Amino acid sequence: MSKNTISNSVIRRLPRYYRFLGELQANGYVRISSRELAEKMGLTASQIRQDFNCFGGFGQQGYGYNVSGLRAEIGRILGLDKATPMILLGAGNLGRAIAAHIDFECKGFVLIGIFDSSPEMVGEKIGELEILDISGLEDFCRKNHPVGAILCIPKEAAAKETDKLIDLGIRAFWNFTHYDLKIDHKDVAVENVHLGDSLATLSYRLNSGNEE
Amino acid sequence: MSKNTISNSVIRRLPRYYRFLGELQANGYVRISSRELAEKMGLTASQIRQDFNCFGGFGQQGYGYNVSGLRAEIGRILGLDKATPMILLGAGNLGRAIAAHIDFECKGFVLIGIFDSSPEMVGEKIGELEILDISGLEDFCRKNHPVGAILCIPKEAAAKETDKLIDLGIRAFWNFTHYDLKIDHKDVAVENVHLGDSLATLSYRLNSGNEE
DNA sequence: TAGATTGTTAATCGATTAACAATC
DNA sequence: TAGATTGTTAATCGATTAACAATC
Repeated sequence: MSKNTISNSVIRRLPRYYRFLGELQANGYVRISSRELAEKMGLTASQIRQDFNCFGGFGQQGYGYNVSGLRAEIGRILGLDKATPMILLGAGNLGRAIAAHIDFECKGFVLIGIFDSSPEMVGEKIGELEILDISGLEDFCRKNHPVGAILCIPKEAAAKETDKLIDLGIRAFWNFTHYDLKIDHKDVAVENVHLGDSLATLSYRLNSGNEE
Repeated sequence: MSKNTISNSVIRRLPRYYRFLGELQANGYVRISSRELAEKMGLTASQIRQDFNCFGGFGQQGYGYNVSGLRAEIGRILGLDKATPMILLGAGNLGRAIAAHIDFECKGFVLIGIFDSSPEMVGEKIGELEILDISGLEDFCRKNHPVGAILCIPKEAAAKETDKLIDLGIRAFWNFTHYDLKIDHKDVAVENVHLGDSLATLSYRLNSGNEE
């Protein structure tokens, strides 16, 4: 469908475009040129045009880009026009934070189930959802067909669950475990989020970034 | 100090090396060759050697790298051998999750203060620390000299606080606001964490990654 | 029409990979 | 010493930037 393959660098920039276009739209912008957008985002106009043209021409010569139209296109490319059903494994602080985040700030996803293995949490409510015991995971998946799983559980548990989850139809993992999740199914997507790594790079820049 | 400037790609890989070396060490590895490490990490041996040589030779010809020695070097490069004092702004779920994360999984940092503006939270304890009212921020900073600030507050609050925080000596921001924090002080480091962007790229790969 | 700005091709730059001499 | 593996230079690859013709 898309022209050949899109490079990872481009894919990583798409959500940022989406965000900025959303803000522009909220501020009443109707059109914007690549030059102006570049300035706001700290990119070059060339790069922006190259990026958008990976997916076909969204602009109009002499005019620029229609803000809401372009935003909608990028949303569609990212798959944010769907409501992908997700389950959350692990209802600790991080899990709860992520759950709230999804509800308020992430278009394109619906959290449909929350699981934890600790008995004292089971039955508790997070937003609209009741925390379920992990033992009910299989039944739940067979009935409700979640597509994505958010892993906010310890590494060992994650390693144990992933194969089963794939069998149950999960095709995307959002992994907050601080270990890299390696999955060899070619049609299963994994996004590893390493908060510790992120903080470590900040530490690097804090300590050595300004020595020169 | 460091040889010229280190490219961003290299810096982003350092924490991952650090993590893998930690696991190797835990598994009893004493030495490892670039070839073997490459295999485990899904990189090339060439890249690994290039990366390490940005900082000087840590290996030994014919032998490879000493796991614990190399790990210590990388930790030092990242500044994880220090105990950088941090404050947390915003004690919602995400803030609490991050606070726990730092205590348990992030070497090199100590959380010394937690602030929130909502009166019902003030006084509550998170781990060893009591949540303080945001109005006490200035006094606290003058007394305790935190170096980094973790922003788990709404965008507007973040925009309002950053200048003051810089004046108070903050030199690193770990920003969880879903807006890009732009700071023009050249000696202030910023790491923007965009969970929504991360999820959106997962969505892209889920939806279009496997069409070809 | 004239001006603006895209879409796209060509040039540059930087990062990754390959190769190999140095050396433990 | 012979074998292994680094450190480092050279070659390749990919991504970014520049340029400009197409066109709204």
